[in-house]
Amino acid sequence: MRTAAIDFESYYDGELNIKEMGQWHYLRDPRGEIYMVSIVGEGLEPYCGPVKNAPWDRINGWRWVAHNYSFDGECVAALGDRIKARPAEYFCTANLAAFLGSPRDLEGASHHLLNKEISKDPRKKMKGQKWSEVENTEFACEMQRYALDDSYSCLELYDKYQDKMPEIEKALSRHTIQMAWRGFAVDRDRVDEGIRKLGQIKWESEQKLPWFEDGGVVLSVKNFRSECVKAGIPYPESLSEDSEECAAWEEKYGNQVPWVGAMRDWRKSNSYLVKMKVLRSRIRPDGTVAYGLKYFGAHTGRFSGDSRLNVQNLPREPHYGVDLRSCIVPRPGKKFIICDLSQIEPRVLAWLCGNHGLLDAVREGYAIYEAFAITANLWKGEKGTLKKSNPKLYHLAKAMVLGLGYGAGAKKFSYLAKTSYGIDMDETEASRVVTMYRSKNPKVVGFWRQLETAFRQSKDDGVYEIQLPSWRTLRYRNIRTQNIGREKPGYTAQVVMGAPHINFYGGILCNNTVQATARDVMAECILRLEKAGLPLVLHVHDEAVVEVDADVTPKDVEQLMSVTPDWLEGCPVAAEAVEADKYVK
DNA sequence: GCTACGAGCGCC
DNA sequence: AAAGGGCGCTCGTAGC
Repeated sequence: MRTAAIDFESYYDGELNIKEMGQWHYLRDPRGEIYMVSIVGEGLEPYCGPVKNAPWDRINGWRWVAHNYSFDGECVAALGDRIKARPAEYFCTANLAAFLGSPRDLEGASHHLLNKEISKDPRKKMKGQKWSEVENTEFACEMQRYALDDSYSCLELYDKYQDKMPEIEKALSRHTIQMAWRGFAVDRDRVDEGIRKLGQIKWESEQKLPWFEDGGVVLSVKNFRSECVKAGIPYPESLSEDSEECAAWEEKYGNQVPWVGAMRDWRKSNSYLVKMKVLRSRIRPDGTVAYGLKYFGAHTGRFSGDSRLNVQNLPREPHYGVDLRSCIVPRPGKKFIICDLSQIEPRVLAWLCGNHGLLDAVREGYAIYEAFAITANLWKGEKGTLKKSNPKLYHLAKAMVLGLGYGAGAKKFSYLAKTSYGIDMDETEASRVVTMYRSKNPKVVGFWRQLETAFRQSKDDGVYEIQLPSWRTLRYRNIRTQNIGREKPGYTAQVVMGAPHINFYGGILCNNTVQATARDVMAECILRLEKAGLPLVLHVHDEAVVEVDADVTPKDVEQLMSVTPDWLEGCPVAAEAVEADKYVK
């Protein structure tokens, strides 16, 4: 199959742009225009000019490649009949770049992967300018050269590196683009109701802040502090929810001056409100919303949210009487089945460390936290009874399994135990628990040490690679000892080419390995579900939401997800599904 | 006016 | 020697 690189250029300004409007609405706004397309390909006369004169007939049925195909593919869709050609398949070189550990953007990818400098200046200069304003000028020629150059770089990335991307990753890249285009249906009434309620909370919070009346900025720490000084009371350093100092301050002064609570309510209600407004503004005529999702957004390979509507961090619980998740609903005649991989990370950690005892107990039917309690000699009992018989121990075991596997110390653990698992524990107590965990899990500790030792051997700007059990490798580049953000030097590396250095040690390397492996388990699940004809509307790390006909059951989905990959032989993989007429936690 | 960064907080 | 990790978004502020 022959390959062409395509790159559309479109008008944008401060209001009319993708980030504000989302791709779909941006490309269909009557104020906008797609004024140029550049196309290059082997044996093809390079083209750069208006869409209507492009050699579409020549590249019909070819493979079309673009840097951020989600955008260029949506251009093709938005232009509809005006392009009388379609690709046989498509490929995104931005996703390829991310997979390779390069920056995603074309400038960074060209620099690191092609050793070629390109400039985005011409495009920036086009901000706020219509093509008709610059046509027939010197700058227009520059812009054309720029657009053509982008297509050349894109094609070069494809030619040089596409074979470095395994088929499964290519499929995931395409799937991510497709799924986000498809989007989900939205319950508009619920959105409107939510916007009304949240607006009310926001307004009420404002009324509680004396500096708001004078036109002061609500969340300004400066304003807050000077108001405290005026009132003759001290102020806490941090206003955060989990600051003990702040909690104590609120206990003492909160009734007298309800400012901290009001600021917090304002911040939260406003952020949910913005989210809801974005959601509403992105509803398409058919009642569905497309969203952005970055394939390989994290260096571990996890997907990440994008363009103001991040579907991966919607609040689990209703706040202020508003449930954001429930605004996402199945299309008419369909239902959702929401399925989670059961404790995938701790299971993968146990597998990687060779903790067979723990995995055997899980396979026998113990919950992993029970299994941990058994193997640590903390408990003996029947399957599934720990939570009821000793809830305190159950929660502690859970906190230990989820909190201590990656090297957390006493301070962090006491914080995690309190904020995530409702266990009140001082640092001395936490320190004992940490020591106990490490002594009873020599394999985990050994795994940290092994990774750290190998990592450190690559210092002096070397590269350290962790071969995952799957088809992937984690790469840490330019390993050095230096101090960033601390007094003493630590071992640092880059996880994205040219990006800032990050501190690494055994616990983090272990975490990265586990997270990446769990991602690959999920990756196979995603493609397996689609292959079985169950389309996903979204996925969040270890959770998939499929939109299906009435005859599909949660058990069907569980079965498709509960598959141990060949390369993870011996690790029990399980899943739990529920069906719903809306997105629920 | 734009960009960068920290605080704070949402998720897994 | 000791160190949980991975993200994105909003707002406010500082610096260019």
